[in-house]
Amino acid sequence: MSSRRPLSFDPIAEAVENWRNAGWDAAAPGMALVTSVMRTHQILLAGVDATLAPLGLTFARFEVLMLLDFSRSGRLPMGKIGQRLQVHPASVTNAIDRLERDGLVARRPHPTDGRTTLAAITKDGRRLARRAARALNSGVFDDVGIDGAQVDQVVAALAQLRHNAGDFE
Amino acid sequence: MSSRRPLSFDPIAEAVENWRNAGWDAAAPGMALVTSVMRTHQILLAGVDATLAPLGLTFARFEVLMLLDFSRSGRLPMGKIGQRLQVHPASVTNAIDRLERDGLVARRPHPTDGRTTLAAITKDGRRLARRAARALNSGVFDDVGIDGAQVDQVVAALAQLRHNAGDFE
DNA sequence: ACCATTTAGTTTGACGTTCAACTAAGATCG
DNA sequence: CGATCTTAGTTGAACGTCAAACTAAATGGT
Repeated sequence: MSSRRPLSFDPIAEAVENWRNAGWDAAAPGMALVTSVMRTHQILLAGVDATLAPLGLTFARFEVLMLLDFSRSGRLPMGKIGQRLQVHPASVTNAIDRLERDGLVARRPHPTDGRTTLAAITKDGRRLARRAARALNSGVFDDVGIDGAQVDQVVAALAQLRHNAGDFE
Repeated sequence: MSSRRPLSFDPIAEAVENWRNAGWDAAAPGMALVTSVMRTHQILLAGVDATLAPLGLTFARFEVLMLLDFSRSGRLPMGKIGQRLQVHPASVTNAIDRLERDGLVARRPHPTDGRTTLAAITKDGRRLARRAARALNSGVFDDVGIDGAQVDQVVAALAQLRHNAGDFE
């Protein structure tokens, strides 16, 4: 964002007001939830990416790097990465392209299946992953702007939403 | 997304596990919150955009259209739109470009300030805004996947997060 | 064995978002 | 009045995301 002096009111509360005035009372809470999540996503992503930028990473690439770092062998098929991070195959291709360009990951052929490509984290990749995780922990995750009880409530509620959306189990 | 059979476990719960095993207990809840919001954003946006696609709209453009529809005069300066929706000026330019291309909005010169451009919603724009709002209400907002009490909790917690991030007041 | 189907990745194109650089016009002040 | 901010929008480049089309390789049924 750029020219951001804060608003004098909560724009989402205003939208709820508008929704109720239009007679859409039943939909107002859902609208508020969707809008809140959209805006919170924007805020958190901005913070995360700002922390990661000095390291030459983005959150999307960081997630791939950590996934590979945590995997025992340090290498996973592209498709597996997409499933775990729940993103489109094209997004995985994009992320791996950039990570490979920076020498943090290398593409390897699968030993038995000629269709699949393995993404393998490099030494540099592991080093940067650890540094990035520490930066993110202290810069963002350690204090996310609301107290622990609320954090847990939100995480639990969103887990249920994700579950109902067919994300897992 | 494309090849989506559900995972057999919650990938975010797994990530929390990994974080704790790495000794990053203090950061684990924050990491879970950020990741949950990212993924929920993805799910909700996909649902919203799928509902809006038959109408030729996206959520970004829908928000602009509703903002103009709710404004009494039906027209607002570009900058005002960006402030209210909390997006970058370039995003407003982009959205208005597409809305104007489709005849839903028209750019007007400001009567006294030669720098500012007003975006004015058209008759077609108002018609489509109403149709889109109804579609979204019944298709997404009326049932967002978690019960009303949880919705309110999440909205309240995220309002506090947004407030602490300097979004408003 | 062979042809049809499925699966894995990549490529291309459309959208949205941001930042940086740039143009134009209003506001300030000596 | 003129030189210098400051503000409003636009443009172009970089990223990320997805869908659709396409290639290549494995599977399966007859």
